[in-house]
Amino acid sequence: MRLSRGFLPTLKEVPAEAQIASHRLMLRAGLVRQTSAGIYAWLPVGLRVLRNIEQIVREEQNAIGAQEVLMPTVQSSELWKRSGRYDAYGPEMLRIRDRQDRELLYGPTNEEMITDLFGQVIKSYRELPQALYHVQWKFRDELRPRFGVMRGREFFMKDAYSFDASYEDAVATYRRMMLAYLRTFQRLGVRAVPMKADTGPIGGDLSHEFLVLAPTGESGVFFDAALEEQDWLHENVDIADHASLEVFFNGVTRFYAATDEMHDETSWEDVPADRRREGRGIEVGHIFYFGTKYTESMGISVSGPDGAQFFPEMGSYGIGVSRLVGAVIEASHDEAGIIWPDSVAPYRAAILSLKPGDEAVDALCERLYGAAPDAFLYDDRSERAGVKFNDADLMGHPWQMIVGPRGAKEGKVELKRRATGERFELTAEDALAKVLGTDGAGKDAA
RNA sequence: CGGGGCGUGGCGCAGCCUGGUAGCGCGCUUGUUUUGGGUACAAGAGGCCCCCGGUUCGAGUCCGGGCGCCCCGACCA
Repeated sequence: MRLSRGFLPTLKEVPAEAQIASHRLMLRAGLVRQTSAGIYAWLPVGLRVLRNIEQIVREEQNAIGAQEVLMPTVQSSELWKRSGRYDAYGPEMLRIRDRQDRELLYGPTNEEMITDLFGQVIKSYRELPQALYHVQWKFRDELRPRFGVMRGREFFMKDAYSFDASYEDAVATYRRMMLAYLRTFQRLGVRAVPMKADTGPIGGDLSHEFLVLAPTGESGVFFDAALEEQDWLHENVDIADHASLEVFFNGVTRFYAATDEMHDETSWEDVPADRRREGRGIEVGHIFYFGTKYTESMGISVSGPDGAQFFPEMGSYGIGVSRLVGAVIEASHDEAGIIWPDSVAPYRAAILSLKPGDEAVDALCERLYGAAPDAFLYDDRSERAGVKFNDADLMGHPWQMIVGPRGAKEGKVELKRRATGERFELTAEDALAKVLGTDGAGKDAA
């Protein structure tokens, strides 16, 4: 993208409503604009980040055999009356009436819908297990939206739902999902620690939430350092084998990890002092097993090997995709702006033309830009160098390719790594190879 | 939902108490200048002062009602 043509409103001054770093930076870097309380329009750069995160989430869901569907945002109240949640859900649910006065709602979650869909299609234990997910907009009418996209009313979320024939199978599914989550967050360049969670009103007894470590997190967290040191991408787990999954799962859960609500001082004392990590975290994912709660309440059963009907065991698994955009920024920024992990960055690099109009500079910039126009944001504006440096730091591109008149004469580019501030003086070819060579997977994990 | 605050050019704000025909900084436009970390000068454009009603000769300012947004708390992917 040529910046001179981009719909990319960077701000020098911070809008008054933004309180925390990620919100401020998202507005300043031109990622989003608020349209109502807790409702945001995603501008081109913000959308690229959102899509990058979504894609990594999708790949890891697919990798454990979950199948993608896309369910609607608007749902009929009928489904929710069947499960009994229409009355139970409360004012968080946005209720709508259509012109025929039918009761509709903007979905806050999709357990009912997926269970109904499942029931329409799956009739026999032979067709189990099934794991379905979608990535879709949701709406919860929060009393008090805040923190930008981190606590919006409308949000983009991956939610997966699993159906198994037995408790044992459901547990295996749960463990597979935990592995997928650990890998997903690692690829996103953030550290997310799984913590035992309260199963709450939904019930069930297997539940973990994943918290990204960031000083502005809403919950206090206590965990064993071992949990932030593992390389889940290279952890050897056979996801088809229950025993292998169990080894993996025990390997994760044997370490202490709890949010302040679940914190237990006595167990905490058992963690060696030098391995105790205390901080704050932002919840970005939640997995739980809840058994037959919905299959039973909605009357969805399948036939078993003995010919008798039974209720499949379910779990559900969410990742807050839009929230993650904010969470990644919370976990990765400095005074100057965002520091995108390679894997989610909207552009791999900014090309900073320090002297548009200079023949050598223009030629070199065009050559770089032409090599991968979709990967680069080419700052071709006739602005001062300082403006461009500041905007590039603010937007947080992993690399800056700085082209000035001095270097351009010799075909040299100055490469700056945003995260570390390292600078390299390279030929155009070497610079391109270095910048385009970083595919990001896991490389930025802190 | 309880408590607090705010709505004035695109953004950040002053003006309101003590009514008299709207101002500052940034941004934007044009020209000159500058050219490796938000350049300087000059000339411009841009405002239903959130909305409705009331008081008044006169309302951004006072009064009533509404809407919107933010902050603290309770609640949450």
